[in-house]
Amino acid sequence: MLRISKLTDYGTMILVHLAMHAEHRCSASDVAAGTRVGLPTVQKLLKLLARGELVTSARGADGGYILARAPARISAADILDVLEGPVSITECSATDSRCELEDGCQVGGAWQKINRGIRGALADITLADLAHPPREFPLVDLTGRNGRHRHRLPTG
Amino acid sequence: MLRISKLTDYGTMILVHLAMHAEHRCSASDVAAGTRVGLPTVQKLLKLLARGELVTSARGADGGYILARAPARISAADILDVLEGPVSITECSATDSRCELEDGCQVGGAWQKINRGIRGALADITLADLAHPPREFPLVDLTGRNGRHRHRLPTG
DNA sequence: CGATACTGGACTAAGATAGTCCCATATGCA
DNA sequence: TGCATATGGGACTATCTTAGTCCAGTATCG
Repeated sequence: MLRISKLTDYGTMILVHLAMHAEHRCSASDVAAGTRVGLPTVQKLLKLLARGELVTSARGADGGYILARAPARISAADILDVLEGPVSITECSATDSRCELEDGCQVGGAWQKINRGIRGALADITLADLAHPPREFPLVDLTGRNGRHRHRLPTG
Repeated sequence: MLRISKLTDYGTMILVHLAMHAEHRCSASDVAAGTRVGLPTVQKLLKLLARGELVTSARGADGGYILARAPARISAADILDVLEGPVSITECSATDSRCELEDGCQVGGAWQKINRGIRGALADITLADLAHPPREFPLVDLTGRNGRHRHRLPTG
């Protein structure tokens, strides 16, 4: 359920690698060696991450990639947006709330709302969290019957 | 991001339809007419839902399908489990925590933990919620720094 | 017996995903 | 200037998944 693609997973590994070597630029080869992901795949992903402005690149000899901002300021939602696009949890909710099955669609965008809830939660998880995941991410309330969301402070 | 398949979306519509006609069995044709999803697709989905024990079936003339239990006791996670299988958010986390890239995989199952958090949240959303989604599902805290999860009461 | 309706599974077309490769361009250094 | 190092952009292919259809079998009701 709720799959993310392998490429997004690899992309996260790549970002974590960059976060752990933030003192200098890393070439695609460096990253491939460090993550054991295939070089062509790493190259492809770094291009995407650069275009998505999660990393900055320098061309030429001694070029390479470096995080565009601090790990605490890159969220899981950012990563998903860049590597999977702003695709929604359901197809019809990707465009707007009216699908062609609308008349029979009693669900009325419930999945959409769930999607927004999950997105919000993912926006609060940063690359810094992903780099050292120290604790279990607890079960959370998505029903709206209990506590409300509070925005988290950077780092942790 | 975090897509669920069209079939799962349809499946939810089908379950909502059954929830709204709980007083009698519905044939696949009834459901198809009510939801405007193609009949063969509805048939396929109802078979899956029956196998997943979310609906019970009766064969023969005047047969059909009916919810296996009250809407408040069927969760979004149940639906995903039946229609998409227990697939995890990442591929390697589907089997166990050790992927073949393990040495380079600093992520260390963070996505897995996020996945479990989301699953827990989805386990708290019931078909009854999906059938009448009255409010926005609020943004939630998945970081574990703030409030903790409380199990919700049936219905609402 | 015959109409209704589920069961199981095969099958196909279309699309998404993962991975590879090539050529152009930019930079650092001798 | 010339060359090695690196990224940028994009094409391309094999494979898998998804969505949707269809059919032969079985059970039930009247």
